[in-house]
Amino acid sequence: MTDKDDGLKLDRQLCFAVYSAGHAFNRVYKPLLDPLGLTYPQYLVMLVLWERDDVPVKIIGERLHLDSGTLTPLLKRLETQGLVMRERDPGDERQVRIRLTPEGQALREPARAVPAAVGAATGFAGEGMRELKAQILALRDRLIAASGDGD
Amino acid sequence: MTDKDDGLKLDRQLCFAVYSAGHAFNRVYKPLLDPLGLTYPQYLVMLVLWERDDVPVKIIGERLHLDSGTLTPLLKRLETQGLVMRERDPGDERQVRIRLTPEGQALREPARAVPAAVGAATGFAGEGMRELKAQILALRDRLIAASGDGD
DNA sequence: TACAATTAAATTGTGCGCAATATGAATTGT
DNA sequence: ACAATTCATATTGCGCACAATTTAATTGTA
Repeated sequence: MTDKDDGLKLDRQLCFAVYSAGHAFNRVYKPLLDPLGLTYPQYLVMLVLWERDDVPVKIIGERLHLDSGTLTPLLKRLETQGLVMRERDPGDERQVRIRLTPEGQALREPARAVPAAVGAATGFAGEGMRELKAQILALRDRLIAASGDGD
Repeated sequence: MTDKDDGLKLDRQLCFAVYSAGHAFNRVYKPLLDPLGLTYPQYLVMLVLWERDDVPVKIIGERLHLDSGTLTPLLKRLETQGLVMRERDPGDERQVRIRLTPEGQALREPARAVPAAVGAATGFAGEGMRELKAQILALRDRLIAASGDGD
């Protein structure tokens, strides 16, 4: 049992496929997002806010599976750039509500070109892509369920 | 064209599926790798070394799609932990060759249990998983080709 | 009302991940 | 032979990502 098939081969790992695909996505996004002044995680936060504005940090974290340790500094950077405002909710002072500034709203227009450009890079097979996405999300949810069980 | 279908919906993004699946994998791996004293990227490096020992940093970087800015400090940490040795290649002083210590080789045994544990968490459908992995790798390679073209 | 438990953010510390740059060694061209 | 180029690695700086802890506000309950 020296090796060969103990499952420790890199090429066998589904996780590595996902891991390296994530990096590859980042490289495709970078030149598209740089002109907008956004990193990829910042872009995801903006997607959430463009769908629904004026939400607490908690909600953003739930949508993106990120915690306050990641979001607090990220949102402060977006605030520094003038894209969002951070204000305590008067009705519940524990919450910080995130709202788009006019600049943040306006950024949506140039951002519209991004998904098509990425789609072109993925060689989007339209229907096949939807199916692949669904399978990856199903995988993710099984992983979350499995790690959640351990708690 | 207020919104709805300009492609900026989070749920439409294949990239987000991959991004969040990557995080979910990390959460599953963490409790499995913690007892081994490895992070997930360190585990990937060890997978490479368990397949072929005594390789230059460059080769590890090519297999994992990582550069020296990531690998140099990571490998120093593995060296500090006594798992690898880093030595300049006498034949080509530019290269640093990475070799497993006896401890690094020995770590392979307890690591054998990891893939099966992760497989259980993914609800591995065996053949279906292989197919999904292949699709994700194909996607990744298209993305790499697309971002490489821009250079 | 008091007071424990819960909740939302923020903070601290560690480890990636990558761009940009630096350093020194090997290779190439003339 | 030697200058120019290329190459492998290291360094610096910034931005995630997350565990662990802290702070402050709210809720639940006796």
